[in-house]
Amino acid sequence: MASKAELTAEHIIKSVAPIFNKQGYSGTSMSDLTEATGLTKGALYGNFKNKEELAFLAFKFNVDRVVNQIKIELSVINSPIQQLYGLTNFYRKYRALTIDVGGCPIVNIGVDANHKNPELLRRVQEVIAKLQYYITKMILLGIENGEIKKTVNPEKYGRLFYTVIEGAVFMTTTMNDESYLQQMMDHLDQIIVNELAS
Amino acid sequence: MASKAELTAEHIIKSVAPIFNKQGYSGTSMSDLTEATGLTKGALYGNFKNKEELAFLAFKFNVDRVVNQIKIELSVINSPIQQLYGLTNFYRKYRALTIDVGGCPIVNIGVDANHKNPELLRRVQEVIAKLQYYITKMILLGIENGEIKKTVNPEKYGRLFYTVIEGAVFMTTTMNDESYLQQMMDHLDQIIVNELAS
DNA sequence: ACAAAAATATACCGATTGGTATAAAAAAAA
DNA sequence: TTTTTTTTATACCAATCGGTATATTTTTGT
Repeated sequence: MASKAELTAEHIIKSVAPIFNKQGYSGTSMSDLTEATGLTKGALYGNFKNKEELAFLAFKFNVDRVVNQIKIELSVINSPIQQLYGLTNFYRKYRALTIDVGGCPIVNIGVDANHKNPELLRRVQEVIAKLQYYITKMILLGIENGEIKKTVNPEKYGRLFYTVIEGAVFMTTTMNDESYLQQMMDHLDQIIVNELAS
Repeated sequence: MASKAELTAEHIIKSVAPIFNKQGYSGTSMSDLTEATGLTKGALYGNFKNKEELAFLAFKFNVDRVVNQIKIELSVINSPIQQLYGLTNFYRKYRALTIDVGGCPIVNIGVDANHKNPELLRRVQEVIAKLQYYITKMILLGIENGEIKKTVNPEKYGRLFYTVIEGAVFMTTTMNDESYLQQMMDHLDQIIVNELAS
């Protein structure tokens, strides 16, 4: 069974993750974290090296949560082109999924880490690259099984899709208006129909 | 002529603007600002109420700089549809225009102010609404003078354009890769050709 | 050039920052 | 159950935080 220490470490990261996501690294103090966890600094520093490690693991936690949910929802879909629709459907619900934890970790930490934390920024870049490639691969598989036109450039549309998604996420969060996400996912669905589907 | 005080106030805001834009509100200390301006805290607090006012005016300065440049470039174009192309051309050069001052103030402060500074967030929302309406109006004028199809929904495409732009700005900045902006502006040009132009 | 006013520098304030040493408490091993 | 180890709480550290009172300097109006 999991040791007591492992459980507290999990508890800490879970409690701390939304704080870093909302307030950023500089905007989060160790006292914010002791308050959120109900523990003292002794416990925090006993389980983790420093504030930076906590922020790093908090980002990982927030991202894993979102990415796992994508994978769960898409894993039950066989057809690549239907997976693309599954992706837009996922992001239609993205605000509901992330609002409690302070919004999209990729947008939040991408902006927060830029100019301040190169290591964390690199991690954000890796996550983005992976997600973009995930979309690219769907398109590639769709071409291979004949659902998507051979003339389609998978890399180009992978970038297009992910960029539109991030724009919609930013706009919905910043404007506090769900409809950006809804409308832009409709737009991506249209692209699937008009430009991708064979 | 401008008084000494007015010149110093300008100097302060100009020096301080990139710092807030890069590091955010919490990530910026008054010592960062004295260092950037070459002045002391006495001078800063003699000219401005507090750190918050400085951040607010810094955002305004950064936004005005960008928005004025858009207006300058588009003011020499008469045709609405050509203005749309002018807009995509403007954003093709957006990274070069903003990299020295720490990137796009709308994306940076939009994320930074969310969950932390409601007043500043409201100001960001106002700027976004204004820019989006600016695009919407171009499309509207294009419909009126026959350049754009009557069936086009100006509001819908105004939102689409601005959302795609913000997504491209975020991706280019976060991935440190110009090509996102270039490719997405190509995509918008295609939309103008295929969906807007009559 | 001089006096009045405005602007800037210096020195300081209490509060909070991230982090640590150590003692107390709790869990694990015996 | 006792001992050992691990984990958490307390108390503290120097440094820095945003902000202010006041002295000094600089600008402005005469």
